[in-house]
Amino acid sequence: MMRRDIFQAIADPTRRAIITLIALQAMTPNAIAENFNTTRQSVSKHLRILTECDLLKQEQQGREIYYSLQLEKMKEIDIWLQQFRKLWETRFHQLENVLATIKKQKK
Amino acid sequence: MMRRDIFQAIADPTRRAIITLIALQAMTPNAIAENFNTTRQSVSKHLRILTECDLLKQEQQGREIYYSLQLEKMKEIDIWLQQFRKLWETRFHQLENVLATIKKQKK
DNA sequence: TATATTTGCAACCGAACGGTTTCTTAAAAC
DNA sequence: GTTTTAAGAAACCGTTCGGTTGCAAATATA
Repeated sequence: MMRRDIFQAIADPTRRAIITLIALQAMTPNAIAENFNTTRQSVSKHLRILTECDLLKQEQQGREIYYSLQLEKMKEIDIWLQQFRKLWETRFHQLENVLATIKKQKK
Repeated sequence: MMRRDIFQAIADPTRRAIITLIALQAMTPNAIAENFNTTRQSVSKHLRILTECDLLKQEQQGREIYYSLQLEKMKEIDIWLQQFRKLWETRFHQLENVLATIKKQKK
């Protein structure tokens, strides 16, 4: 079994598009595949990869399978970004201070 | 020339580690490589990939080259996440409302 | 029951990836 | 001026990736 990682999963543009597509409502593989210029089997592979790293959840309904996004898992990316968000906010406030100082000096 | 993409760039764990490592201060390839169990040349390749998609900036100083993180570029990931952040905040507020309703009924 | 539909799996293919080794260039130190 | 150091480039290797084709299983429809 392949080692799956959320960052590796979102590296592919088709997979990112799938994530966005099903973010609002669950969809079947066939319905999803209709949105892309590729084969159903290729989309099926992407769905497998996304499911393997818990980004997608399957729900069987007769012979159809509905795939939906596991929003919770998306937060993992957000958590990783947190460290940098702190930095760019700090930098933003430093800029604010510089601007405030300049304004004061002009008075 | 290879097509470079920020999402593909952060897919590799070593590259993510490099990003975190130089987030606070610029570093030379040799200094960066000391932190990993791999060759200097391999790190050099990662630096090239990260630089190609504008995540890193080079600054020559004599025969040394300092690499630093382009925080602005990291925001692109944040922007993509925005659409999902909206969704999970909405879901959180819905849960809040449910809890509030339950609390009211208990009175 | 026979046929059609939905889906996943296996095998294969060319391209890209991550790594190592070797070599070159350029600056610094002696 | 010779040697050491910093760094990137090129060639190569095994593995993984994304895609296609063909097939099998299970459910729905006639």
